[in-house]
Amino acid sequence: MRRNKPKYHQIIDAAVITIAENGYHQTQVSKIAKQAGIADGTIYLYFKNKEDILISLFQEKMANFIEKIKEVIAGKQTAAEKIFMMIENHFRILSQNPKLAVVTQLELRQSNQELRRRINNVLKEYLDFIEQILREGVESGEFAPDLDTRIARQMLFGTIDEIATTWVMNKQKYDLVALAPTVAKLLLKGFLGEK
Amino acid sequence: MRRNKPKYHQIIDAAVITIAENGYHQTQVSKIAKQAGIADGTIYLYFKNKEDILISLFQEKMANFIEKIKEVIAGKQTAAEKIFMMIENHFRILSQNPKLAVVTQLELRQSNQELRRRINNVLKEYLDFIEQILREGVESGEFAPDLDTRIARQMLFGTIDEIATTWVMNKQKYDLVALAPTVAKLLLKGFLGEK
Amino acid sequence: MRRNKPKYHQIIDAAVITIAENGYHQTQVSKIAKQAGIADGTIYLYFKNKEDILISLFQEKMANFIEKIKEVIAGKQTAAEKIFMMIENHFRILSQNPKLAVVTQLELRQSNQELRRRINNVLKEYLDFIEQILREGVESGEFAPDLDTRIARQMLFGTIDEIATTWVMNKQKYDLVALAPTVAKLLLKGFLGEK
Amino acid sequence: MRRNKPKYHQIIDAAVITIAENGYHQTQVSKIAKQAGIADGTIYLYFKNKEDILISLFQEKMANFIEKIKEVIAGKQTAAEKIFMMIENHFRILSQNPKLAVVTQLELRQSNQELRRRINNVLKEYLDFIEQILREGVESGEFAPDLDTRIARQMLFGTIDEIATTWVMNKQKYDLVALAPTVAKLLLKGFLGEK
DNA sequence: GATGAATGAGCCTTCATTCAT
DNA sequence: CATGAATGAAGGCTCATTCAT
Repeated sequence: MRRNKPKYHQIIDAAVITIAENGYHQTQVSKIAKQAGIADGTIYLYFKNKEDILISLFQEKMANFIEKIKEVIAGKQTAAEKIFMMIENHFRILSQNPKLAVVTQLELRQSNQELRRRINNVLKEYLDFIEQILREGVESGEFAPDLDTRIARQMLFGTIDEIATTWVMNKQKYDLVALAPTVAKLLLKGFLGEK
Repeated sequence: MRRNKPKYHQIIDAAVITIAENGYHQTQVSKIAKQAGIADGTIYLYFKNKEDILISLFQEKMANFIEKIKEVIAGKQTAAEKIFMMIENHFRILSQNPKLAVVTQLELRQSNQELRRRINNVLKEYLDFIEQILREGVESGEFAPDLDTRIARQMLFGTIDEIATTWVMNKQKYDLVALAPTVAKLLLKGFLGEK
Repeated sequence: MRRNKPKYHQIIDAAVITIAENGYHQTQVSKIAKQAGIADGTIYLYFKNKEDILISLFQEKMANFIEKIKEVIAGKQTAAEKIFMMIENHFRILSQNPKLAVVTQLELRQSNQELRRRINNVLKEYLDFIEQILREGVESGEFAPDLDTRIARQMLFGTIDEIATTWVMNKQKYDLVALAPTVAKLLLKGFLGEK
Repeated sequence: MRRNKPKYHQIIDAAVITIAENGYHQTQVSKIAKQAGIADGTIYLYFKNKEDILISLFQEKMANFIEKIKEVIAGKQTAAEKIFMMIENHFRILSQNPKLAVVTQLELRQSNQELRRRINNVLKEYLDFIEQILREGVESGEFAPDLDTRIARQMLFGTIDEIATTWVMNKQKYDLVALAPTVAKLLLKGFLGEK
C-alpha cells in the first residue's frame, strides 16, 4: 500500500500548503511537487491524478479529524457534553491547522461537482457521527423527545461550518475556540435561552 | 445604466439556466450567449467580463430575494414570527425557482475566491437584516438578554443554508417549505426543546 | 461547411509542408499553425483535433488523386492502356508534389493503428478502382481468364507503392515517371517477358 | 557479446508478444520488462535503449527468416522454382508466427523514420538475395533478357509485402500459404498469363 | 448596436532512462 | 547482476476576450 510510504503524506502536506498559499485554481501539480521537493512525475507514483491528491487529502485529514473528536468524546457522559466537546475540538483542530482550515473551508469548495460529491461521501461519516450523538440524547431523555435529529444535525453542522468559514474569511483574526461555549449553548437552548 | 435594457436580464436568465443545466465549470460564455439567442460578443456590451455576469446575477436575484422577504415580514409583530416567516419564505423562494436554487446553493460556490468574496458582499445585506431582527428580539425581551446576535445570525444563516443545500443535493425531492416550522422551532428553543 | 473556407485548405497545405520538413512525430499542432500563419486555436475552428487534420489531409489529397487518375483514363480503350496511364499518373502526381509524396509514402505511415485504419478506408476507393480495371480486362478477354483480380490488385498496388516509397527514401533523386513503362510491362508480362 | 545470454532473447520475445498484443505505441519499456518477468532497469543491461530492442528484434528475426528461406531454396534448380519456394516460405514463416507477423507487417512500421531506415538496412540483405535470384534467372535465359532486376525485385517484394499486410489486417483469417502458387504465377507471367 | 472569427496563454500527464542499493 | 523508485521534458486543447465588419 502506497499510503504507508512517507512520500504519500509528504505530497498531501505539500498540497495543503500550496493550496492554502496560492488558492485552489492557482495550484498546479508542478507547484505541489516543488513544495514537496520532488519531481512532477513522482506525484503520479503515489496518486492516480490531480483529483486523487485532493480527495486523498480530504480523506486523510477528515479521518484524523473524526478520530480526534471521537477520542475526546469517549469519556463524556451526557449528549450535551459530547456536543460541546465536539464543537470545541472541531474549532480547536481548525485553529491548530490554519492552512488546513483555509483549504477545507474555502479552497476545496471550488472544486468541481464530481470532486465535491466524493468529498461529501467522506464527510458523511462525520455527519452520521453527529446524528448518532443527537439520537442518544433523545433516547436518554436529555433532548426533546420529538427532536428531528436529521434537521438538528443539519443545524449543528451548518452552524459550526458557517462559523468556521466566517472565521477563515476574516483571516482567522479572533479566537475561534473561545466561541465554542456560546455556540453550544445556543444550539442547546436556542435563541430564547434559559428555561 | 445598461440594466434597463431587456437584453441585460435576458443574459442573466440565460446564465441561470445554462449554469443549472450544465454546471458552473461547464458553462462557457458562448453557451450563455447561445441560450440567450445572441452572439458571444454581444455579452460584452452588457457585462465587463464573465465574472461580472455572475456577480450581477447574484445581485439581481438576491435583491429580489431580500425585497420579497422584507415584504412578508413587514406586518409581523414578534421577532419569532419574523424569523419563522423569513425561513419559510427563504425556502419558498428557492422552491419556486429550482434552477436558481441549484445555481446559488451549488454552482456559484465553485467560483474562485475573489468572486465568492464579492458575492459575500452582496449577501451581507441579507445577513445584516437577519441580525437586525435578532437584535430587536433581544431588545424587546423576547430573546435571551445575553444572546450573541452575531453568533446567532451565523447559526441561523448556517442552518438554513445547510438545509437548503442538502435539499438541492438530494435533487429537491422533498418539500423544503414544510421544514420551516421545525427549523424555526429548533433555532428558537434548541435541542432541549420546550421550557 | 467549413471545408469551403479557404483557411481549411490553408491548414492542410501547412500540415503537408510541416510534416514533410519535420517528420510526423516532430509535427506539433503549433508548428502547423505557425506554418499556416494563424494562431494555434484557429486550427480547432476547422478541425476536431490533430488526428482530424491528418485524416482530412489524406482524404482531400487522395480524392484529388483519384479524380485526376480517372480523368486521364477516361479516354483509354484497353485495360493495358488504362493500367499504364494509372501507373504513369500515379508516379507523375507524386513527382509533382514532392512534399506530399514524403508525407503519404513515409510520414503518415507512422501514425497509430486507428488513424491508419481510417486512412485505409480512404484508400479503399482507389483499390476498388484498380480492381475494376482488372476485372474489365478479364471480361474483355485481354487478361488471362483465370486472373485472380484480388491478388492481382494487391500485386499492382504493392508494386507501385514499393517503387514510390523506395524513390522517396532515395531522396527522389531519379525520374520516377520514367519507370512507368517498365513497371507496366512487368506487371502485364511478368518476369518471363514476351510471349 | 550479450546476445549469448538467455535474457537477451527473453526480452526480444517479450517485446514481440507485448507489441503484438498492445500495439507499437502502447508498448512501454515497463510492459516489455513485465512480460519478460524482469525489472525495467534490467532491460538496459542488454539493450542500449528502446530503439535498440526493436532493431535487435528485427535483426534476429530477419536473420532467422533469411536463413530458413535460403535452406529451402538450396536444392532448387530453376529461378522460377526458387522464387516460388521463397514466396511460399515467406508466407509460411509469417503464418507460423502470427504475433511476429503482426509486429513486422503492422506495428514496427509505426516507428519513427530513423528506426525504419535502420530496419531497411537489415531488410537489404533479403532484398539483395531476391535480386540475386532474379539475376541468375536472367543469366540462365529463364527470364526475359531485358528484365530490370531492380524494378523486378521491388515488384516482387512490394507484392508479397502487400499481400502479407492485407492478410494481417484481415486478422489472418484465410490461408496465406495457399496464395503462394497464384502469386508466383502472376509474378512470372503477369496479368496476361500463359504464352 | 450586433456579430462571430480569430486569438494565444496555460497545464496535466506519460514514459524512457538513470542510479543508489 | 538485478532492482525499481525517481526523474523531468514535452504538447494537445480550451475558452474568455477582442475587433473588424
